[in-house]
Amino acid sequence: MTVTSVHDPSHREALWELEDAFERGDLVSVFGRCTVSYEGRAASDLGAGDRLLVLKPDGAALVHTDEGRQPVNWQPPGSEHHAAVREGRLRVRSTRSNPDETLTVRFSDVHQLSAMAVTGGRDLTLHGSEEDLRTRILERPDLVEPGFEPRETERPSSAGPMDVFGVDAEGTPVVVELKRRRVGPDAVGQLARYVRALREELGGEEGDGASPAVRGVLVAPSLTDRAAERLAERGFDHVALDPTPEE
Amino acid sequence: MTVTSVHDPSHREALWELEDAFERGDLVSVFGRCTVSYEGRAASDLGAGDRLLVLKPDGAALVHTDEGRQPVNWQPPGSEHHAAVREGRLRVRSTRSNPDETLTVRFSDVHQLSAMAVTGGRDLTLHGSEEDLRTRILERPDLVEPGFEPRETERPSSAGPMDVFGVDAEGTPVVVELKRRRVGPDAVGQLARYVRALREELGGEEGDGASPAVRGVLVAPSLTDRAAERLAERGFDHVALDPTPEE
DNA sequence: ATTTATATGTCGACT
DNA sequence: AGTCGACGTATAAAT
Repeated sequence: MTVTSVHDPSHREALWELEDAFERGDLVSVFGRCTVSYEGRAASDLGAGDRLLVLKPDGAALVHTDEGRQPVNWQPPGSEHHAAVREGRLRVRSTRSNPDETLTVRFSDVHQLSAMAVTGGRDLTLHGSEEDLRTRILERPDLVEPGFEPRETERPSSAGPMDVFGVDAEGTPVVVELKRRRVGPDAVGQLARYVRALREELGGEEGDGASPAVRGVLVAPSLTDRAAERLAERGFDHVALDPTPEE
Repeated sequence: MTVTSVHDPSHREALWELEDAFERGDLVSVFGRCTVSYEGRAASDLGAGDRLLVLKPDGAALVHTDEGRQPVNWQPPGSEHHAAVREGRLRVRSTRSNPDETLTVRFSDVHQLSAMAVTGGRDLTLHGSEEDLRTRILERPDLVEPGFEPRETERPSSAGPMDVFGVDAEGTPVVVELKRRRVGPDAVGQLARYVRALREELGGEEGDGASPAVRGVLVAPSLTDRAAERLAERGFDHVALDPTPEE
């Protein structure tokens, strides 16, 4: 049997089950009425209500209400779970250091507690990421523009590694910045840093008006208005491209 | 009774419980062995393994493994849950539009299914946020510097609303950007945009070297090295301040 | 609906 | 341990 489960346990029964589950390294879920308090990077308090508490063997803790993708309170992996009965009620506390943080869940009622031994199956394969966009461009450089030749990926510079470095049909160096989705002005700033770094590296004195020709190309499905303005100011180009080919 | 719970149900029993739970608007958790596939903004596939599926009445769906704060797959609130038995196995599908996204969880075994009617208790009070930092500064402007006078919060500009606008002891306009924690270079860029916008608004032509005096102050607990460099380049100041007073 | 800034963001990679 | 950039980021506020 890989799952243990108790319905409407006493607080002491719940404590035993929890301690056993921690011992076994189980993934735990607790339904019940509780208050939650957190103190660490910030601090918060949550009044009594029905919630779902999830405790993972890697130390992660999640408190979920009936709404939202995000837990209302949580503790990151690497924390330590402790269960106790205080003043007749089940108290679950998850703590970590660096930074010091404590999450405390106090149950007035435990409705359901389940624990499952979890095995394997963490092999997620994700498609449509920035990685895919790069692959696509390396396979078909003409998608950037006719005559474009990629020379290097993750090319180092004083401003950090640039996504793709290459030359255009005229032999002019081109810095390509990849974004998997619609981008704002920050992406233009990032591209500008790489271009500036490369111009300096290639020998131009900054601001002498004769800096070496280096082009900047932003590859992204689309731009916000402000991003388009900034791109134009800098004299960079935009190539509309998705990480995955259209169906 | 607010909680229903079944242990090792048949796929058909699980289906009935799920449909009832959707009908009642319950918060649902399902332990079991399953495969997961997602298609939408990106696409992913996850092989067979033991996982926890959480289904919320607001449409959110979460697939959790034994590791990590984040679900390995999910669907945002506003999605629609559907359960069915296909080829003798429980299939839960969560779909939404704009963008079109589908999450499909196929169970080979359902170990435990629980559903709880959830009531209220969503009144989280959070402390230590940027909001707190602003409050703190408005109450004690001298924390920024002696003689500083806040004039406006969320003051509009062409670059968006600035956190705090005021004047220093000399009467020079000051733009204050607030960050609740250690900041990188992006925050300096944000502050620079506000300062530039304000200089233009106050009548200086950009780049004429005689733009009106406007100071920029970044209030944050600390800075990264690169952020400090950029701050110095721009001639802005840093004030070390936490959102909450030290104990 | 789109854009913008925040988040106890989380997470991975690299120094 | 600290820094940096990506994320199917999520989320809320404003336009």
